Amino acid sequence: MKVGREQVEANRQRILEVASRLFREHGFEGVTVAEVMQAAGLTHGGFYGYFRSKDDLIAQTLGDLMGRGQIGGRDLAAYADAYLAPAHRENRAGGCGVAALGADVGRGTAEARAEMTGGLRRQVESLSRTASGATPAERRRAAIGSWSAMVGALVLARMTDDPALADEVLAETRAFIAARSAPS
Amino acid sequence: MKVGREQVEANRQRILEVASRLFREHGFEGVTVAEVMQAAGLTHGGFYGYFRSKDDLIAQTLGDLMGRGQIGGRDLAAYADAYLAPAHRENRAGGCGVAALGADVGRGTAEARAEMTGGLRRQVESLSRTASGATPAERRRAAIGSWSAMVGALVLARMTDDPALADEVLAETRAFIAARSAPS
DNA sequence: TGTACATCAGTGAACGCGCGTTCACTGATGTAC
DNA sequence: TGTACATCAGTGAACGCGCGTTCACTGATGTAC
Repeated sequence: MKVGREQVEANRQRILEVASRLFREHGFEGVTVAEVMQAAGLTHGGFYGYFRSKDDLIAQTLGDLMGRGQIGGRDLAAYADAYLAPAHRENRAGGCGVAALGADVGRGTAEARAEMTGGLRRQVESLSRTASGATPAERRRAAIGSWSAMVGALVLARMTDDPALADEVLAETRAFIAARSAPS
Repeated sequence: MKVGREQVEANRQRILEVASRLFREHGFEGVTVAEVMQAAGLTHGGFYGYFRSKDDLIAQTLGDLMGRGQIGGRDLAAYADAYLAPAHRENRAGGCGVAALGADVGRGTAEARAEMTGGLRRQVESLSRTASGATPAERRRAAIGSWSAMVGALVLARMTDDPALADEVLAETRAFIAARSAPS
């Protein structure tokens, strides 16, 4: 049955939203097109009215996910504290798309990599604004190094089956970043 | 046809070796059992004489891969230089298993996560030996923070479709790790 | 404003392919005598 | 040492299932008059 125009746009947004959460939780290959559509309250046949293929959904989901900046006014230290909290380790579906999917995107389509590259550029520029350092180059370096450490720590913490070790990785990386952000 | 005892052990080692390279390059789900066996010079039917399942192969491959330490006598700074070299970014198949597969293992079986946890413990202990710091706790902190930054930088560099940005991430993360924390 | 019709979002069965896994069979190995 | 036989690593066809994708159809929406 046909459906109204604003309903179509709402459906499209809901598909992207649920796909984003499912992909972050289970990975691209751990989620089927039918599961995405069911989670959006639709049947799988309608999928191809919205997207050309599953790869197209992946690319558009990443664009949507990377489009909305994460930092939201916090400075680098406050952002790192939130990013490296145990709550983030446990919240895959609502957490950082780079830590959850970055390695898989590296093996993915050109479109997916392009979306993530744009997101990386914006993230580095955002973090550079409040990173510590006397010159723009120093602040950019602190932003890049801190972002690498955040992403890596979350990957390591989620990989581990020992919660104590996982939380140690998060806490020590947080301190490591803070130590390098002290005024020189 | 039956085959000699040492041939069986050699085949087992070759399966683990080629699986390790294929998994790092294409991910667990991007490699089939038949591809692994073909790369090892065997046919797919013989697979189950060596492993109980594909998941069993994954766990054993990770055990084999994490078992051999990566650092090999270098100090933390020298190891970071090699780890964050562009050559490592391009060499997925022969490179670090954590950066290539860590996020996927986080969603994987208990066996796979246990193997990676053991590898993480050994890596942190190894790096702690040559990390800078006045106390063991400070050295361990430097080891964990540096390792997080290395893994994250490699994930980010490989995710990006812009080689200049990728190499910037590697070089700046290298400098970030090398930077001495300000005296407090 | 009301009515007739064309459009098209959504449905669900079906297709085709690839994958992990199984299995009957083969023939070289290793052993018992 | 040589021979007969049992073992079992490896083969390749086959199975069954799940997945991405297609398609004929339905019926509510939006539009032309």
